[in-house]
Amino acid sequence: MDTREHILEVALRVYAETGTRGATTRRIASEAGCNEVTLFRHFGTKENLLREALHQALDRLPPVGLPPEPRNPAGELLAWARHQMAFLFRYRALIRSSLAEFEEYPVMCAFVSESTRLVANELSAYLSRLRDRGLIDRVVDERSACAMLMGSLFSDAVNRDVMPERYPYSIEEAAERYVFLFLRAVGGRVSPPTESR
Amino acid sequence: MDTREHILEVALRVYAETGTRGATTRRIASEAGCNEVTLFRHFGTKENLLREALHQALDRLPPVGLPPEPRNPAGELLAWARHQMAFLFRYRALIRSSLAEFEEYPVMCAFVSESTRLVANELSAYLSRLRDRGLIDRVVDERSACAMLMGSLFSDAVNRDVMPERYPYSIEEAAERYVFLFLRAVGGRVSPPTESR
DNA sequence: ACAAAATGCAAGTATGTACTTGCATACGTT
DNA sequence: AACGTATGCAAGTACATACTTGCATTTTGT
Repeated sequence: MDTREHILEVALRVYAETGTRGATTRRIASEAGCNEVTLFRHFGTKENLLREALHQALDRLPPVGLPPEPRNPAGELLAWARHQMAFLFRYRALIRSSLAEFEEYPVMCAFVSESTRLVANELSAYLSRLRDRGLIDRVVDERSACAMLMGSLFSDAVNRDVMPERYPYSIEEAAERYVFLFLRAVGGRVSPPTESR
Repeated sequence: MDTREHILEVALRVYAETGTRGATTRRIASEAGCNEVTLFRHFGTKENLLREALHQALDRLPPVGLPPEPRNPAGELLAWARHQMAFLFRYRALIRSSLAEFEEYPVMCAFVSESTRLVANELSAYLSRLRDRGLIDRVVDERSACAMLMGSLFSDAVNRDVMPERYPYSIEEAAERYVFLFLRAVGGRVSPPTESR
């Protein structure tokens, strides 16, 4: 019975590598070590198979993890950023493939846009709490601040393997540095990143 | 003679919309209003045609425009960011398609990685100048600061049409806000963005 | 041990793709 | 008026793709 699960896993990986057009039923079957016919018996059409694979991935998103009551903004944001960075980096190929198909198969972007929406909403809410408690400055618009932090992580995760020379630090270190800069930007109190380890 | 130019333009657009696999010779010819055979007579192979189209786009990159001698960091960075943002947004579909093909056709990323490298180097050098003149703090690492500002612009330009509700401000305004936050992060002196217009 | 369900295998259909060939037609140059 | 060059058009080749069908084989549940 776990043929089905296995096929979904492989389909997701192949889709991440090659996109909808490149993820041929032949290739998915071959990499899953099963017969091409099995795919159609399980999922009917290729489109359906890919949709289910993405849907499953969406259902298994890890929780975000920003606390409802902020106690240690720097520490909490750092933990969040590390977690988020690891997630983005793990799914970087899938993210790239999905985004590229925005014009042709906008539904394939659901994975990216849905997960981003969830994360962005939670971060925004957390920033509001920080602001309400006077832990960050009021001058800054929390929407663009949120976009900036998430954009830094996103851009790093997506571009890192394409142009590695631009990112001579690890993804953990990257999360630290972006959070450090972010906290300075929003006026949060923070110690330099070397002390935070 | 400008059939050739016209084909290159169309090919670049179709490639941006659909990627290498989706950019079929039939479709390019049809959208260019010429016969499919003409493509092959001009460029030999489809691969060659797409390569030339990307190469031509690379050759026509606009100059960056950060001054060698900084006089007004906030203003100069803002002008730069607006320009950069417009460029990224204009080519967002091409960027998405190129990046998605990193695993399969890494050479197609040349457009993105080359142009990014150029811009990043120039911005890095400018930040060094600012630091040398004491216009920004020394605590911050200029590499990650550069990555953060460019990442904010990149992420906005690439994700804006995919999830428009996250970006309820124009791209010009976006550039302002990111630069405003960036200057606060690196410790540059700056007035709030509403006054900069 | 037996039946039902899941899988493999071989072959086939209809369509799409990159690319080629041969010939006819238009165009600008001299 | 003659000629080379660029293009269109029709047809064809060789292969890949999504998907189907019929039958043999394995796996699984009871």
